Amino acid sequence: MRVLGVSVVGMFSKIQAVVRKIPRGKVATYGEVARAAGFPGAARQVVWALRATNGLPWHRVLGAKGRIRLPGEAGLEQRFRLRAEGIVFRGDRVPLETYGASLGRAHKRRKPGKNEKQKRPR
DNA sequence: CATCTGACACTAT
DNA sequence: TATAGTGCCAGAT
Repeated sequence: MRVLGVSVVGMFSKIQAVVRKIPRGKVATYGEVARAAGFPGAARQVVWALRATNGLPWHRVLGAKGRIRLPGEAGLEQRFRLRAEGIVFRGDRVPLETYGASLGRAHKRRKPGKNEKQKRPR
């Protein structure tokens, strides 16, 4: 996957760009970042990007509902960093309604899982 | 090419 | 609210 060469680009750089524009004191979820980057449903790739890249405000990225998905001490550290930016936790989660960064979502739509019942037209 | 893995999301129960 | 099952995508083996 080259570095500075080719590849690696595409998804990752966009994801990185989105993460970078999360303002201090605000947060976003993996899914939101993925959507904003133009890859709905690629929340996992957001994780990849965060792990593979240095210098990103990784602590501002949370799981759905604003819950920290990082296990162990890393999770505590994330919580600590967020708190240092003025973010107040409500129990084990962050109220996204208050701290959710407004990332302009790219227009794309994710295919519904078959688990999801599609409401059919009547 | 087949399988597995991951700091996930979403729906149904 | 918690748990279980499924979908997603890219990379590693």
